[in-house]
Amino acid sequence: MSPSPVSVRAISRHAVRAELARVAFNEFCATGFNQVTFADLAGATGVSRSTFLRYFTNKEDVVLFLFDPIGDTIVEALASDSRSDDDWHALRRALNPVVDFLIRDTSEVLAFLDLIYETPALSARFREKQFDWRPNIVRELQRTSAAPDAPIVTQVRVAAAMECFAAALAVWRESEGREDLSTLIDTSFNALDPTIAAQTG
Amino acid sequence: MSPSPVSVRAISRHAVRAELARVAFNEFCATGFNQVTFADLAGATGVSRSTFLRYFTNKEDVVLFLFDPIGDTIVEALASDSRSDDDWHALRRALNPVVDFLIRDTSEVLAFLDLIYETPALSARFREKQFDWRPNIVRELQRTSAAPDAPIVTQVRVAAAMECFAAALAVWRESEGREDLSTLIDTSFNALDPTIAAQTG
DNA sequence: CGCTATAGTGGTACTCAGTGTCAGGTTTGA
DNA sequence: TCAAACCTGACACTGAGTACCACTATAGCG
Repeated sequence: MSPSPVSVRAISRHAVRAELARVAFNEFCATGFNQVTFADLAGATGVSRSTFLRYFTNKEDVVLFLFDPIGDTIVEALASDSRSDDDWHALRRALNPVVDFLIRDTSEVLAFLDLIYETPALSARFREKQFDWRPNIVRELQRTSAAPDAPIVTQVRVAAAMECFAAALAVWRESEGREDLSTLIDTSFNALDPTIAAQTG
Repeated sequence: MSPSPVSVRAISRHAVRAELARVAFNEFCATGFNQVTFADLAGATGVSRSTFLRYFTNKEDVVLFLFDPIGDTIVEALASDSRSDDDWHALRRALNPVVDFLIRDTSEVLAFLDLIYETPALSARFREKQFDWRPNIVRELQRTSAAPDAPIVTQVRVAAAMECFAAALAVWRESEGREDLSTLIDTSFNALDPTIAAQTG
């Protein structure tokens, strides 16, 4: 029989990954991301450098892999959307589960964002990650649309929506979580919204 | 007296940089970006590895520094804009000099874009570069605006505009320069345009 | 024209991320 | 119980990027 979807080894691997990342995160916060080497992390976690490197594709991934599920979350939200209106509002709705995910443990997420935003290498990879979400989102939007637009049109809308999310997240982090993330996303979406912006333009 | 704005050494440095980049570009195209090391480049250019590294901050910069002027070009275009209408149209106009810059030597630019788009490391840094343009553009837009919006609003608009540019550039490159870059930028801007999109929404 | 401060150059040594491999041990599933 | 698949630590290696050194070239001034 083929291996079960969630094998024992997969669970183990996931748990080890989480623990390694947890310890590493503390090291990064204490000493600075760039100052901590894989050798340091191996020492701090009690695992060999080889093994540590097998669990993460690169140093940034040790911090950022936590945000991996977001891309799929957005796609799934779009897949289960009624699509009664346009792309832009569908994209806005698709971010709701992401907001839920982020504010579930606000202080932890903020700690991660602090480290990310004050470390250029991490910020860059974080943007890369968000960029990598786009093609799947575009595909889902085109797939579920009654009358799909030209690829470039959908691509631009998705890119803009992700930038709205990123901008809102940055402001949310600056406010140390005091401002409402959902409201900030609304604000940024409205800055580009066809109907609303037309009133002021 | 302080050194003149364009010293002899600065000119020399600029020329050497250009020549090193030219030779390096051929190597990259022939062998692949990742396969060419700084040692290879030193050998190909007849300069030591140390010296080569002094001219570029990293390997990607050897290819991408050509696109550095674009950010300033946009800012300057905004500075000399009459600003008779909204941010979005001002941003669109500010890309016109960039288009002129890119189509001045279409085949060369396309060759660069080919290398960039087929090399993930280069694509990533290219996006970083475009990201780095944003703050200056935001500042200029806020500075020249009669009634500046909240920072996040301007930031989102600039981000969206840059993504429109990036999307258009990607399609233009795929078409091998056959499609009109200006028209592609119009198309992508219109995908988010307040007044036009409202008609179809 | 020669002097001097400054900048460019090549060489060498170094750190560290990331890859690859290998032998030995452990776990899984039949 | 057993074989295949997997995990681990150890080691060696490549190559980017940094730092430092002594040496040379040159721009600009007196």
